[in-house]
Amino acid sequence: MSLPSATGLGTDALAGRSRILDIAAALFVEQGYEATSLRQIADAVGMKAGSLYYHFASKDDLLTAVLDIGMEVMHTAFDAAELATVDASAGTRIEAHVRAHLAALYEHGPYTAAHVVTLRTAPAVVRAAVVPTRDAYEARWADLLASLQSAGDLDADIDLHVARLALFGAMNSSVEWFDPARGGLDEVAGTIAHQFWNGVAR
Amino acid sequence: MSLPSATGLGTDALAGRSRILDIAAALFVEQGYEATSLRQIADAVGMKAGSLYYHFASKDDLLTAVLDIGMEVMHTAFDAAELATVDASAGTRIEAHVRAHLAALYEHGPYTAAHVVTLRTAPAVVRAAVVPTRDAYEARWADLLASLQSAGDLDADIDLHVARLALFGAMNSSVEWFDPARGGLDEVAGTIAHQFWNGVAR
DNA sequence: GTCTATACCACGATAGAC
DNA sequence: GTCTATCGTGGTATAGAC
Repeated sequence: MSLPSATGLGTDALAGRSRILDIAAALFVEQGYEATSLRQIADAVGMKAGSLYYHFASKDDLLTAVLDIGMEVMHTAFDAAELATVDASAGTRIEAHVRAHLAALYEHGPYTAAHVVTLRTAPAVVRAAVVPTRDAYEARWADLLASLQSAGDLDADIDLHVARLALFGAMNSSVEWFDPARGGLDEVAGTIAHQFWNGVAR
Repeated sequence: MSLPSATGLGTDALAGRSRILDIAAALFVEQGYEATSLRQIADAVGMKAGSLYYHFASKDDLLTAVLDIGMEVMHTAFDAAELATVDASAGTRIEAHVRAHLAALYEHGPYTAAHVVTLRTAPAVVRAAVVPTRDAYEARWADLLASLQSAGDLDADIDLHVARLALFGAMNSSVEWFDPARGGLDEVAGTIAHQFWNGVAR
């Protein structure tokens, strides 16, 4: 199972629809969905605004396509982390999943980052299309943490719901301060995972 | 030093400028800045769009005013937490500050939440006006953590920059999932503080 | 599959009456 | 301090030529 075509290299790299998606996702992340106009996207792609409608039925539809790809990337990353750590210790599994989540945010284009940044205030139609997949992803994390807790590896007194959302907040907030171009993703992942698992107290 | 007039009860509650600020802040949080129109704000306030310009020079100016109030609330909350825990243990101080930050997010209207939600993609003029105050607030946290680290209360191996940003991410993300109307702020603050300080491992 | 041209609308903002 | 009325701009979206 390969990555969505928009993020991979097709018959010729960055052509047509894929190229539009790449650029739109990047602009949505930078400026937000509402603040990004179709004219601006078309400009960056190198075409006229009207031509976008050959590929997408509406601006909302374009955002939905971007977010769908983002969610597919997240699920794929989770799969891989799960497979790679079937027999590992609880701490190792957590670290692998944190690393996978962060890698998904940055290593397959701005699709997943767009998800983090735009979903909350996205138009209702878009939310309705994307939220179920998002919930499924969150449920996988919830299950992971619950299994660690019932195995006795995770503090029994912890409110798993809040703990998970706080971890998500920590990881996802990195889109505001982490610059993938400057590198250091591994260190960030290590710090966040360690902090979540062991805390910062001496 | 009292809270900004917009959040307190003036000579008559929720009048004029304060009322506009309250409602605008709430709509900005719900829908985002760009997606919220002046007509919509005016509607909710009970006046016509043009009348808003008696109180604010522009939409950007209105957002700036909202965010300024939000930052003032944050600084005030930090002051109070600092005063209340001068001689306390490191863990207690952290918990007090986490609690204060979260309380600031929810107990003085949507001003601070608006900050979290809109600042990143706000127009350049707005950012230029607000970012310095935001940076000052972040610097106070950085100083707090650095002092705990040099006192030996906080793990010397931790990257304080990433740790602080991850904590901010955890706290601020609560605007996406915590409903102040349903209560439970204290528990959430406790969980996030505990998690930051001690981790979730058993 | 991309173009030009344009319809139609909502936006932020202004002017002047009251 | 709020109203009505309106201006100019830029937005999404459509139609039809190429």
